[in-house]
Amino acid sequence: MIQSHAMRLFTDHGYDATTVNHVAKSAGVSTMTVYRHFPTKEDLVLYDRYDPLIAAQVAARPPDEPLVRRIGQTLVEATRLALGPTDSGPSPSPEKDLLLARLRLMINTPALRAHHLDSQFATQKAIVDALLGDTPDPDLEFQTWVAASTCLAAMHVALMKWAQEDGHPDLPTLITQALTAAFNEDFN
Amino acid sequence: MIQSHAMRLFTDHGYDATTVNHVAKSAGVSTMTVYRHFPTKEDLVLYDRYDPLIAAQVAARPPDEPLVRRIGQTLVEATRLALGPTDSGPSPSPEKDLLLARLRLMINTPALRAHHLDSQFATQKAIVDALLGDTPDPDLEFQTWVAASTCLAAMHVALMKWAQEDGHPDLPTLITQALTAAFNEDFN
DNA sequence: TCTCAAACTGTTAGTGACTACCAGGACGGT
DNA sequence: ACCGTCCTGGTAGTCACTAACAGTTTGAGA
Repeated sequence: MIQSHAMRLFTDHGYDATTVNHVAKSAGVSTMTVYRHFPTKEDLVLYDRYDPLIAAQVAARPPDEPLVRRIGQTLVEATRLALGPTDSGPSPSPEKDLLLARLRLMINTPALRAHHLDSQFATQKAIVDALLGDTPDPDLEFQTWVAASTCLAAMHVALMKWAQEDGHPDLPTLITQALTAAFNEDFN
Repeated sequence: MIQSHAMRLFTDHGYDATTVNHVAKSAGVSTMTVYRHFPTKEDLVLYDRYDPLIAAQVAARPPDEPLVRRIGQTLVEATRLALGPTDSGPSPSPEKDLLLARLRLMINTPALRAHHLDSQFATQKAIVDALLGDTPDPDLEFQTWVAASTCLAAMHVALMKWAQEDGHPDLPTLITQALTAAFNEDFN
């Protein structure tokens, strides 16, 4: 509830112009209560319950695939799962609208952009840990880091284009296109 | 001079534990003067005069190469240029030590990590702008974004490994390895 | 050598994010 | 009725950062 009030104020009056006090008053709670649930102001925008699931999904894919395909396909399927199966007509998916609003705020707010990129970095680490287990092969670890890092970078470009085009070209498709462009490989 | 005082205090006592006031006192100037030269505390660590040059260097490479090679090779050569030609013996290169110190701070300080990733994002935009000029081909623009984004992501992994290994394996070589691992292509 | 404008520096007072620290109120079980 | 636990609110404070004003230094041209 607090988060939805915050998102409304942020999109209406801008992120910087909205203080945490405003959010608290608007939600009818005290400032401290806001901070108890969202440790930083940025978390009011960026908290996403799907992020931690990605690492587990990566580990669940067949281990004989090349790293890039294994990670990339997971990203495509995870967004397909999170956003609903397909972009059929004028479906007013609230998940999609929330994600679009968050991306729009991210794009023009440096602090949010930076924090999001850092949480993407945390996702990288989670993916690497999930894939590596406890094998102490530094060479494989390096390759895994590179694969995770580049795949997420490609997805980020797809996210930005998706937000720019107001969510039209169907996000999983866009991510697939970005991965294909990056690695000259089919991500059907 | 202010920056060197700041780096010393940050590495000695930690980034968060050092206030901008401490830096100012240590450098013998007022707090405001620090802010005049470095708009944010993070800039005391992250300001790098080489970053803006990359975009120009990318545009200067032969335009018939594939995008990834064009950008990737530029990154390798730019770091070779910035850090001195090669890692020959115990050369006490101050550039190298400064970069290492900055990376170490970045890795364990969330705020710095986030800000650096965002400035990397700015570098991406600069590269895309430099390569695209004013051709309004949205498809090519997308591909350019993907190429720039993935190349910089690979470089970032190389930077982290380089800092982790205390700067031993020669940075340009590491970046080349990361690019090769990412794209299955030779970056000799 | 003098002049004047621009650039640099310092002081003060403020905003806003964020953090202790402490104090009540709402429950669920014994 | 009793008690521990969780959620909430208030207060005071730190720190990054900004705005507005005032004094100083510098350097280029007359």
